[in-house]
Amino acid sequence: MVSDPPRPARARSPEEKGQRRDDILRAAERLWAHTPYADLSMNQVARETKLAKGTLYLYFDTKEELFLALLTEHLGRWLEELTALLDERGPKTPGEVADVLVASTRGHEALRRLLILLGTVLEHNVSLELTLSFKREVRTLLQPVLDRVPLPQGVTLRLLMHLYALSVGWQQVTEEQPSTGYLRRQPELAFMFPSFEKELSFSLHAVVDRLVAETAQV
Amino acid sequence: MVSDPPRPARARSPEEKGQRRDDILRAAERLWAHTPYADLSMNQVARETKLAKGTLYLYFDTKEELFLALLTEHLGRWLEELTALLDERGPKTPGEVADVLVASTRGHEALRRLLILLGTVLEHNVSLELTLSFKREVRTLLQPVLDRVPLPQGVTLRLLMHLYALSVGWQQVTEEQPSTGYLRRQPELAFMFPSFEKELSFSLHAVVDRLVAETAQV
Amino acid sequence: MVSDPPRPARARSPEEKGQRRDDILRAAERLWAHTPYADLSMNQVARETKLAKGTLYLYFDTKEELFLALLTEHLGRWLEELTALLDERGPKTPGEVADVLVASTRGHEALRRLLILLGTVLEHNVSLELTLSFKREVRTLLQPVLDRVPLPQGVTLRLLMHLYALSVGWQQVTEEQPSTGYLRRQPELAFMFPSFEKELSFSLHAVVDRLVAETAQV
Amino acid sequence: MVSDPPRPARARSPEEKGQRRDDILRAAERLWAHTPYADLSMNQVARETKLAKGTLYLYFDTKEELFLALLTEHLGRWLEELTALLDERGPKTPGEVADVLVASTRGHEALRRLLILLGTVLEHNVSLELTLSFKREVRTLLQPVLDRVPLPQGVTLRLLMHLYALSVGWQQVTEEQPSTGYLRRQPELAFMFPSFEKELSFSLHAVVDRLVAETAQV
DNA sequence: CATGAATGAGCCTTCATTCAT
DNA sequence: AATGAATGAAGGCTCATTCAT
Repeated sequence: MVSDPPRPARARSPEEKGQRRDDILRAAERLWAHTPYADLSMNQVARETKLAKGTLYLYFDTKEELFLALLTEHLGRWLEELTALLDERGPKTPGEVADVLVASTRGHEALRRLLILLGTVLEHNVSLELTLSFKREVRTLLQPVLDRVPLPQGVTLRLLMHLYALSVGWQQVTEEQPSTGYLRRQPELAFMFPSFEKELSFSLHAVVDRLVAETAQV
Repeated sequence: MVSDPPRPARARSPEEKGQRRDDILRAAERLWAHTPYADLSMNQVARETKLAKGTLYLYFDTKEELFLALLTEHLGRWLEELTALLDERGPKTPGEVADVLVASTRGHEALRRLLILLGTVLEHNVSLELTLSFKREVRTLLQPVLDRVPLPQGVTLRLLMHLYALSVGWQQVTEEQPSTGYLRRQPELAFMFPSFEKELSFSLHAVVDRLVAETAQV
Repeated sequence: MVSDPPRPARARSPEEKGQRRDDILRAAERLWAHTPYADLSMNQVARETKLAKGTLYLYFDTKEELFLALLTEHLGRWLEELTALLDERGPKTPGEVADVLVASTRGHEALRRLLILLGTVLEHNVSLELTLSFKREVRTLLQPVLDRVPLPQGVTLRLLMHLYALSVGWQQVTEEQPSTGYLRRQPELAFMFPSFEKELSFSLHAVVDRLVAETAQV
Repeated sequence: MVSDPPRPARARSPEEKGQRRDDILRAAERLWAHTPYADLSMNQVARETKLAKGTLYLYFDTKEELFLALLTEHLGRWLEELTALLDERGPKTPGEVADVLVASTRGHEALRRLLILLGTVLEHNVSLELTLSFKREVRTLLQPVLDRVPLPQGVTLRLLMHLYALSVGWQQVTEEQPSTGYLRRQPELAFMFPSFEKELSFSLHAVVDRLVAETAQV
C-alpha cells in the first residue's frame, strides 16, 4: 500500500496553485495515455487527481480547456527537447535537421494524439480569445527552434508545419488498434501497417530536400 | 403538398433493401457535409432519411458501422475517379502520377474527414471481423489503380499510404474552424494557415521523387 | 403491497401517449403538493412515474414546460369548476358572482402555487412561442366564464385579473410554513396569519363593488 | 488607477462590523435590482462587495438570511417613507390614506420582489428563531404607521396586510418578462398586462372603503 | 477577522441502442 | 420489415457551504 504523496490540503500560494494545476494535468495525462478523449470523463480525472469534481473547474473552465493546457505543455516539452537536440547535435545540413526533427518525435505519441484532438474537438468549446492566445504561445515557443535551424525562418516555419501534418497523418495511419495483431499478420494487408518513424523519416527527408531545392532556386 | 419520394413501404427484395441502405447512406452523407461526427445523432439521420430510428439498426448495427460504410463508399468513388483520371491522362512520369493523385483529391473533403474518423472513432465500436473485411475491400478497390500506375506495385502501395497520411494530416491542419477569420489575418500567425492543395502537392511530389530515387537505387 | 396500475409497456396510440403524458403530470402533481419547485427534480418525477428519466423528455422538452403544462391543466380544471358553479348557482348580482368566484378557489392551492411559479420561474426556460400559445389558450379557456358572468366582458376580464392578483397575493401571505404553529400563537403577531378565504372574499367583494360602481357611472 | 474605497482591513469595532455587514447588503441590493434570486450567487455578492466568499458567512449564516436582512432593511426604509408621507399629507379620510399607501409603494419594486421571495424561498433555510425575530421586528417597525393612520389599530393592521397581499399579487401579475413586448401588442391579450399602480390603487381603495363600511357598521 | 480553495451532492439533459408492437 | 417509445448510464457543470490557513 502506497501512501498518498504529501500535498497541502489547500493550494494557497501561487506556487501551490500551480502545483495543483499540475496535479490535475498529470492525472489527465495518465488517463490520456490509454483512453480516448470521448471516453475520458472529468469525473475520472477528478478521481485520478483525488480531488472533487468541482475543484477541477477552479483550475479549468471546461474539459476542452484542460486538454488544451495539456497540449500546450506537451508541445512545450517537445520543443524543449528539440531545442536541446539541436544544440547537442548542431545539425548543419538539412538532412541532419530532418534527422533531429524525427528523433525529437520519439516518445511523444501522447502529443500527437493531442494534436489530432486540436483539430477535431478542442477549439470547439473554447473561446476565440483562448484559441488566439494558444496560437500566439505556440508561435513564441517556436522561436528557440527557429533560432537554431540553419534555414531561413520562413522555410523553417513551413517545414515545421509539414512536420505537424506528417506527424498527425502518420499517427492516424499507424495508430494502434485494440487488437490489430491478427490483421497485421495478413500478408496482403501488411502495407497497411507501416512503421510510424520509418515513414515519417522518409517523408520528412523528402520534404526537406524539396524545400531546400526550392529555396536554393529562388 | 409534395408527395414523398416513391419508396416501397417495406423493402422486400434484395434490391429494395440495398436501396433502403443507400437511402440511409445518402442521408448520412448530406448531414456529414456540415456536421461533425459528435454532433450528428442517429436521430437526425433517421429524420433525414424519413425512416424510424429503429429501422436504421436493421441496416447498420451501430453508428460506427454506418459511417464505416459511408467511408467505404466514398473511398470507392474516389478510387473510381482516380482510375478514370489515370486512364485519361495516362501519366508516364512519377511527377505526372503525383499530379494526378493530387488532382483526384479535389472535392473529397468529406472523404478526408471520414478518414480522420477512421483512426479516431471508427474501429472502436466495430467488430474485428468487420474491420478485416473493410481492409480487404479496400485492398480490392485499390487494384485498378495499382494496375495503372507505372510503378512497381509495392511502391505504389507505399505511395498510396503516403497519400493517405498526407491527406489526413493536411486536412487536420487546414480544417476550417468556425471563426478563424480573425486569426488568419494576424501576420505572425499566417504560417499556421497553409493551403491544403498547395502543401499536399508539395509534399506528395517530394515523396514521389524520393520513392523513385530509392527504387532506382535498389 | 399494491400492484402497479396496469399500463401498456409502450404508449403507441395517441390515446396511450396522452395517457402517458397524463401519468407524468399526475406524478408531478403528487410531488408538487408538498414540494417546492426548486426541491423537485426531474429525477423524482421520473421515479414517481416509474419511468426512466429520458422518457420524461419525450413528452416535455424541459422541466419548465412540464410545469407549464401542469398549470394549464389546473387552470382548465378550475375554470370548468367555475363554469359549472356559475351554471348551477346562476348568480345574478355582482355580489353573488364574487361569492361564486371565491367558492371556486377552494381546493385549488396547487393552482395558486403554480401561478406564483408562472411569474417567478416558468416563462424563463420557455420559448416565446410557447408562452404565447399558453396565453392564447388561457384566453380561450376563459370564454365560457365570460359568457356566464352577467357583466360586460371587459369588466369580467378585469375582475378575473383582480382575482388572479388577489389569489396569488393572499396565497403568498397565508402560505403555510413548515412550523409556524408557535408563531401563530403569539397574540401580537396574530394579524400576520389571516385566513386565505376570508380575506380573499373580503377583498374580492370590495373590488367587485367598486368595479360595478365604476361601470354604472360610465 | 482608482483606489478602492477606504475600508478597514479588518472590522474590529462593532461599528466597523456593522459597516461591513452594510457593504454586503449594498452589494446584494445592487445585484438584486436586475437579477432573479436563482441567478444570483453568493460568489457574485462576494465579488461585488470585494470580499471573499467565506467572509459573507461571518455576517450571514445562509444566503436566505442575507436576503431576509435585505428585506428587513427595505421594509424599514419603506415604512420610514410612508411615515414621512403620512406626516406630510396628514390624510384624514380613508381615501386619502389609501392614496398615501399607494404613493408610498412607488420606487419599491425591489421590496415587492423581496416580499415574493419571503413566501417562496426565504423562511425555508432560516431558523424558526430568526423567523420569529423577523416578524417581531416587522411588528415594531409598523408602530409609527399605526400611530398616524386615523383608523383603529386593528383595522390598520388588516389594511396593511391587504396592502401586502395586493402589492405582491400585482407585482407578480405585472412583472416584466424578458421580451413580452410582442405579447403585449396582441389586442386580445392586452387585458393580461395591466398597470401595477393603477390596479393596486383601484383595489386598495376598494378594500379601504369596505373596511371602513364594515368598521362603521360595528 | 479574513480568505478562497475545496467540497460533492445534485442538477438538467442527451443519445445510442433495445424491444414490444 | 418497420416503428418509435422507452431506456438509463453518463455527461459536463454549478454553487452554497465549509474549513485550513
